[in-house]
Amino acid sequence: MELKTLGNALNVLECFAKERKHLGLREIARELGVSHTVIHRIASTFEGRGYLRRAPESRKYTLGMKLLEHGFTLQRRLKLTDLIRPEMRRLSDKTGESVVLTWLDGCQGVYVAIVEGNQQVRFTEELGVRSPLYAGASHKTMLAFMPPDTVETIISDIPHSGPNCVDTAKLRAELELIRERRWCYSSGEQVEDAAAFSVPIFNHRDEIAASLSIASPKFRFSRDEALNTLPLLRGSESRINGYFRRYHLGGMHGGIP
Amino acid sequence: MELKTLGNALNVLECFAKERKHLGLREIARELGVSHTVIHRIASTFEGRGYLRRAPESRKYTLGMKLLEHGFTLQRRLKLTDLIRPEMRRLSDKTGESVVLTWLDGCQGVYVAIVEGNQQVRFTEELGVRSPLYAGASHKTMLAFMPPDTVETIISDIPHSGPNCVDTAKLRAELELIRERRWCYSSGEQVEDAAAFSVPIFNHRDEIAASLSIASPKFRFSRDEALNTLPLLRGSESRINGYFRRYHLGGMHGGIP
DNA sequence: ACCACTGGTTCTGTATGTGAACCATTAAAG
DNA sequence: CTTTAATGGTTCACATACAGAACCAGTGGT
Repeated sequence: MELKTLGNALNVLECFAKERKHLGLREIARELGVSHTVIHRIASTFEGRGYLRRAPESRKYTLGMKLLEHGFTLQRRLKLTDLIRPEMRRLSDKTGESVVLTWLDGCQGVYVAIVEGNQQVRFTEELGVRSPLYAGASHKTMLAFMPPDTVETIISDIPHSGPNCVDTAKLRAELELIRERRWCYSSGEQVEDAAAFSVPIFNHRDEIAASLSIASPKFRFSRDEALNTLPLLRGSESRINGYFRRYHLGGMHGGIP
Repeated sequence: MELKTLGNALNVLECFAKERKHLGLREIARELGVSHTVIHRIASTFEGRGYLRRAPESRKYTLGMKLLEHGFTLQRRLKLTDLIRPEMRRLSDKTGESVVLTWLDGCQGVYVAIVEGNQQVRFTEELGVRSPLYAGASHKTMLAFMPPDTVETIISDIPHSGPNCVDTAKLRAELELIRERRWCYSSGEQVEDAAAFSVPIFNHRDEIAASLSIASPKFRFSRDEALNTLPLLRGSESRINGYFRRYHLGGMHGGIP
């Protein structure tokens, strides 16, 4: 981090990223361990620019509209709204299940678009959520196609014990299979009751850029049921891949932070 | 503006809000009239935090995923994804036209959600766009229900001549009509070839908070055709109004900046 | 080889942001 | 009703952390 002031400011912004809607000045200050005066100046600068706003009565701060604006320009730039989401909707309509696009960012996966299925019970997930690459079909699909040395670095960072413990030998074998088949099925891995079926999306330089998944409650999405959707999924995959190539989307895994 | 550094940083961020995707260090510096060193520090801080990223080859900067994340948390908080957008989709499916939700922010209107109709030729608009309140059905509908003195301030700020010139007497009369009928129809006002039909949305304190509109190419959306959709529109209006009341959404016009 | 760019770094003076102590409100607690 | 402990907001002297000129290194074009 280079600029302390800006760093502080971004910390303030990220305080609101969790589930708490409204935060008081001193509340933030306590959390970040700095003087409340600092927060006051940051908050009022943000407020003046529309990045934060105050709740009318409680006088507490909350996220401002300006951030929506930035989010939208980014979505537009990623061709989410006009090309990719419509294609995802078509796939969802044909399969009846939720369709998810997961983007590779650094060495994490981010859910950037979800089109929910029409069934009463369906898979749903919060957009913008980031998680490591070694669990879940959508994430492993991307991991499998990353450069070998990057994969090694990521695998070596996996905790060897505890709740998130992963058998690395098994994982390596699985990644090999994914590379062969160009798809990955997983059940109850990221989300206990869900199953997902994913294919990789590449950018114009043939680097892994994202993954496209069908996600469903696992009771109606066995491995065989998933495989039945493969032709439909491949169709959407190739069209979305086309968009990635044409508009030079994706390709940002780069270095390990 | 209180903090100079943060102000500069936000200026940098907003350089990318326009249509230019990639910007070089000195390019930004020239535009903002500051030393390129300043931009360098800001940009690398942003990059380290995921707010900006570099294009792999050109080494230029572009918006980073972190902004998507903030945008999504905001959308979630505004109940856009889970409640409002589905309701808009139902209305769009029934009418075949595009449906727009415009949010009141300060003394401007912001398009925060659009569900496009299924017709070949249909109204479309960029999300996140801000514009003043005195033109277009969606915006005038909100203006009409703002506190009288605020309305006066806004009207007195309208340019009296030039391309955006507005007849204020006529506008005042129109606002009175909107208050009576609780709807507004306009044709070719904001967008030359489009017509829109809007109703107001209020928050839990009965302050104006947003407007819900049906928007269409004007050749198939005369005033009479618009009025035919009123019952459907009213239905969605009351449900969305319910969400605003229940979740305490909206209500931020507050003072004139 | 040159020039005109680019992004990145270093360094010093001072502008700028910091934080203790301050006030004005509010709301709950005695 | 007073007391207490919160809150957001303000002031001001001090030193830190930022600004900007001059610098380097790399690149692409002529």
